[in-house]
Amino acid sequence: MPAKRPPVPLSRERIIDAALHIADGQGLRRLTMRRLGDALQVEAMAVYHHLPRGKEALMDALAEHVTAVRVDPGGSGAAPSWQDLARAWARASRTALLEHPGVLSLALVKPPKGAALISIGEQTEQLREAGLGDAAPAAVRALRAYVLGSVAVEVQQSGWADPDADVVNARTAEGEREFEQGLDALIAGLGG
Amino acid sequence: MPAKRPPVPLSRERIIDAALHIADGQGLRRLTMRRLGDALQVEAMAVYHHLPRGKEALMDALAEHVTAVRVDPGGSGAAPSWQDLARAWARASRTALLEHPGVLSLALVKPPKGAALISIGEQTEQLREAGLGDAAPAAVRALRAYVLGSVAVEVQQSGWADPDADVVNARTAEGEREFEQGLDALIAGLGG
DNA sequence: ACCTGAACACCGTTCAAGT
DNA sequence: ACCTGAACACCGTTCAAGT
Repeated sequence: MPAKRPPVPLSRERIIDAALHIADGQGLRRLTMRRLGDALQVEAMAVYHHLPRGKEALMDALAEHVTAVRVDPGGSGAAPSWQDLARAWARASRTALLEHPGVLSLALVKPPKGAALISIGEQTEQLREAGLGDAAPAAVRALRAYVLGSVAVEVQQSGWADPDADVVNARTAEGEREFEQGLDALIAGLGG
Repeated sequence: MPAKRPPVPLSRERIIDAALHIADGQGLRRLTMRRLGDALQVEAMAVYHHLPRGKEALMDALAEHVTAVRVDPGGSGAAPSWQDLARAWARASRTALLEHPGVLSLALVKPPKGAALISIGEQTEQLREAGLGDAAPAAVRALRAYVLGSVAVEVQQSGWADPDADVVNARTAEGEREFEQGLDALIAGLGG
């Protein structure tokens, strides 16, 4: 028996991973500094050394984590149309959000900051250069609204936040179909 | 000086009103049973008599309050088109949600129950009878997603949930323009 | 620099008791 | 039937102290 495995040092990244795991598994209301400390084999107060603003900072970081997304516009080959780019951003955002339903309510309500804000800026710039021009900011807002709304409805229907969770439904198949369908309609509408 | 004004008896309705006031004014995280009691001139524990499941029931009731909406299909005169009905439902839902940004995160994530569920049923039935037929349920989901997403983005941009709330922006004018525009596009898409 | 332990003010909820 | 008061387990955060 090794007497002491040298404890993996705490880090912002490990903290956020553990927090996501708790929130997804037990709900945001049960994500507590003390429980977070337990999961990391550490006293709750150790977290404050890596997130100085405490729980407020943690919540911000979680929202950022599921909202910051990156899409590669594809350097080689033909430049993609703005329609293709819009589709790629919408899909990437949706999957990122669906991966962590436990913190969805944060992402839906908190104003984007840091990496999330940069992500939106990149998206706007790509769409602008791909042909949308000055219509890009409004298009990004419309796409964001569509993605956020779709994911909200999907998660509601999955019964995720239900205290009497009979079945946490896995009907993501139909959800994706409807998502793609609505996305087509929205992109078509953005063209007019 | 009247020695005792006979205290207005507590009621579910008064509790919910006070809770909305606190949530909108100070944020959901500061809505606490004790503060709620204070606002109602009562001990916190009195609330449990009217909401037996305590804070859980309170949260459910708040979500229900901003999600349950009623639209009169207009008995006299010509029957409205499903397009007009869809517009009316979307507008009514949006205003109900924007009225209480403090509990928006609940409405976005909690599966609809009680009055909220009935509201969705009515909307589906009206759209079905107005000509959408079996396409009504999917249309209602699309409309709900659009409304929820739009309001989420609007509230984010208003800086409502921002701890460093420089200005709680009142740019609802532009928000409404964009909302109506996207709504037109969506309804057009539902027709195809 | 990084983590601990004790402490403080506050929270949700119970339960017996008052009227 | 409706509300209170005391109590319990738990929470976020501080601060001085350890290494």
